[in-house]
Amino acid sequence: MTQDSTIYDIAEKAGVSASTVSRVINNYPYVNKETRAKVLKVISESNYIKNDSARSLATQSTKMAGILIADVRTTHHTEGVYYVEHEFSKNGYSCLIYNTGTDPEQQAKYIHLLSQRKVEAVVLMGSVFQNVTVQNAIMVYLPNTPVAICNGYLDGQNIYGVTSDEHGGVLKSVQLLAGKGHKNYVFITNKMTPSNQEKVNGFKDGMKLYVENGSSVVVEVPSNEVADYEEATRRVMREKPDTDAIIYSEDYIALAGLHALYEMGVRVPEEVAVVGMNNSRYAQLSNPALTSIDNMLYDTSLIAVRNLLEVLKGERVNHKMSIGSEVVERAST
Amino acid sequence: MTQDSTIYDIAEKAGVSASTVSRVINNYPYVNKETRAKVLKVISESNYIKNDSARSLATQSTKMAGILIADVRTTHHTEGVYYVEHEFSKNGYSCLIYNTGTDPEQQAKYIHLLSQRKVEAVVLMGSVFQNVTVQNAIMVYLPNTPVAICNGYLDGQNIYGVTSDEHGGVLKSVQLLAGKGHKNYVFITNKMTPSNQEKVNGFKDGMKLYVENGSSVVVEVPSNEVADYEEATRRVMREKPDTDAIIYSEDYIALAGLHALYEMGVRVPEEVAVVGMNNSRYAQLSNPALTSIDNMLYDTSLIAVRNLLEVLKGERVNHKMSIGSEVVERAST
DNA sequence: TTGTACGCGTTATCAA
DNA sequence: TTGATAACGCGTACAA
Repeated sequence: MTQDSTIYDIAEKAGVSASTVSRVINNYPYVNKETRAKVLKVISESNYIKNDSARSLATQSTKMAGILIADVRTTHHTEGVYYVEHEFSKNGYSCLIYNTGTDPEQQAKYIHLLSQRKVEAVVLMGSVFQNVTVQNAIMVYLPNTPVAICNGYLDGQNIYGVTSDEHGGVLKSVQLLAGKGHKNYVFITNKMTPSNQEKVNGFKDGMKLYVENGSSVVVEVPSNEVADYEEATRRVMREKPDTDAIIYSEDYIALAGLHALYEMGVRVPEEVAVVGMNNSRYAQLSNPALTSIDNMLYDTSLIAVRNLLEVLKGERVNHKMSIGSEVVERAST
Repeated sequence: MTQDSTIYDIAEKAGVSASTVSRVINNYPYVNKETRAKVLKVISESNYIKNDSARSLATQSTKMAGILIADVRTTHHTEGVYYVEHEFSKNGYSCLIYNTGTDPEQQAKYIHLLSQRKVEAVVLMGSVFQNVTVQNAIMVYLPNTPVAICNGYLDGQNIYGVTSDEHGGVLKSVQLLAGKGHKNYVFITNKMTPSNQEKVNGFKDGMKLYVENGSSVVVEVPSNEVADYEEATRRVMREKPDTDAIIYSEDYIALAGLHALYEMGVRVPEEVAVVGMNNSRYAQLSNPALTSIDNMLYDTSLIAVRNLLEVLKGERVNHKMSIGSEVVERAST
C-alpha cells in the first residue's frame, strides 16, 4: 500500500490531537471554527486520504454491499447489476461484485468471501441462486446479513425474494396469440432454472385456458451457444411444420430464432408468430421488432435494494414480493 | 455488524494464543500438527469468519481492485466488466464497481472513493475516462496505484492504456466496401468520445485511400435514445438518397439503423451496405446479420488486468498498448 | 513450535 | 471544545 499520511500526521502539523482531526473529518458539531479551518487547511495541503479499512474496523461497519451474478452471458442480469449498484451508491454503499458461475458450490464459495469482507447486504441476481447449497451457505456465513434474490425465492429469515410474475406474463402472451387464432405452439427455453420452470408452467396453463384443438411442445436447449438456439428453431420447423407460434424464454434466444426463421424464409408473423422475454433493449431493434414479455428487471432490482435498505433500518419487510409482468407487443406477433 | 467471533475467541476455546490461530488460518508452516487440528476443529464449530477489514489494516493490503464504468447503456463495456472481474478474481482480488456517469467531475469523485477504499488497482472502462479531470484525480488521489484504461489513453507514470486499433478497423471496413463498389458513405456516431473520434479519423482516411469519385458524411447523434438513432438513419436516406454504405460507431446504433432501413423498405445490402462496431453478441442475430468491426473487448479487458497485475509484481509494463481490430463480415455487406 | 507485545488507522469514551 | 486512552481484529517481529 502507498505511504499515505494518517490523522496523526495531520494532527501534528495542525498542532491538535488526532481525535480533533477525526471530528473535523466526520463533521462533528462541537469543534471550534478556527481549529476546524486550520485542520482542513492542513489536510488539503497534505494529500491525506481516509483509510476505510481502519474506519470499518473501528465503526464495525463497512458500508459495503455484495452483488453476485452467475453468468456473463445472461445479459439481462448484467443490466440489473447496474441498477442495483446505482441504488446502493445513492445510499452510501460501495458494491463488491463477483461472477460466480452456475455451480452452487462455487456460488457458496463467493458467499463465504462476501462474509469475510463483512458486506452489510447482498443481492443475488437471478433464480440460478435458488438452490439449497446457497441457502445453507447463507445460513452458515451470513446468518444476520440481509440477502435479496432477484427473480427468485429462498426460505430464510434474512432472505428477501423479489420476483416478477413470469408465469402470468407467459400466460398473457398465450392469450394474446390465441386471440389471433394461433393453434400450434412451441416454447423454447435454455437451461431449466426455477425461473424458466415458472415460464413453462405459465405456458402450459395458458394452453389449457386459451387454446382448443391445438398442440403444444416444450423444448429445452441446455446450451449457451447461438448456433444451438438457431438449430433448435430449425429443428422445430422441420419436425413440426404446422407450428405457428413460438415463445422463447429469453429475448436473446428469440432473436436467434428470428434469425433462423429469416434465413429459412419463414415469414414472421404471417406464418409464425414469435414472442420473447425480458423486453430487452434489443427487442425493439430486431427485424421484425420482437414482441416481448417485460419482466420488469428495473423494478425488481430497485425493490430488491430498497428492501435491503429498509431491513438495515430495522423495518420489517416482506420476504416474498412479486411484480406484475406485461406483454409489450411489436411486429413479430 | 454482526457479532462474529474473533481469533481471540477461537484461541481461548482451543487453549492456545491468538497468534497461533492466526498462523493456522494463514497456513504457516511451523505449527504443530495436533494444535493445528485442534484449532481447525474449534473454528469449524465456532462459526468464525475472518475480518478482512482488520486483515487489510494489519497487512497494509486490501486485495481489492476498482472498476469504473460510465454508463449502463454502453452494453459493450458492461460485458468487459465481467472479463475484468473474472481475471481479478482468479488472482485473488475482489472488485469494487461504480457506475460513474459521463461527467468528469463525478468520475473524479469516484476515483476519490476508490482511494479511500485503498484499492490496489483500477480499471477504467472506456475512453470516456480519457479527460484531464480524471487524469488529475488520479494524480492527486491515486498517485501510486496502477490504473488501466480500456480503449483509451491517459498520460501518467502509473496509468496504462490498452486500445484496439479502431482507426485501422474502420479503415479496413471502408476498404472492404470500396472493393464492392460502394461510393457514397455515411458514418453515424453517437456522442463524440475520443474513441469515436478515432473511428471518424479512420473513416476519413479510408475515404481518401480507397474511394474515388464518392461522397462521405459524418453524422453525430449525441443521444442515448433508439428513436434518435433511427431518425438519424431515416434523415440520411431522405436527404442523401444516393447513400449506399453506412458505418455506425456501435453495433447497437447499427441495429437501430438496420431496423429503420427495414421499415423504410430499403434492402440491405443490395441498396445500402451496413457495418457496425464491437462485434457484439447481437451482431450475428440481426436480420440480415450485421457485418461488424471487432475491437477485441475481451482481449483489451484481459490485457488491462494482466498489465496491472504485472505492475503490482514490480514488472515494467508498456504504458500504451494497441491491439489489432478486424472486420467480421456478415450478410449486411 | 508457541506466546507476548505492539502496530495498522480510525472511532469512541471519558475527563479535563 | 479538546486530548488521552482504549478499543476494533488481525499479523508479526521477537523472545522463549
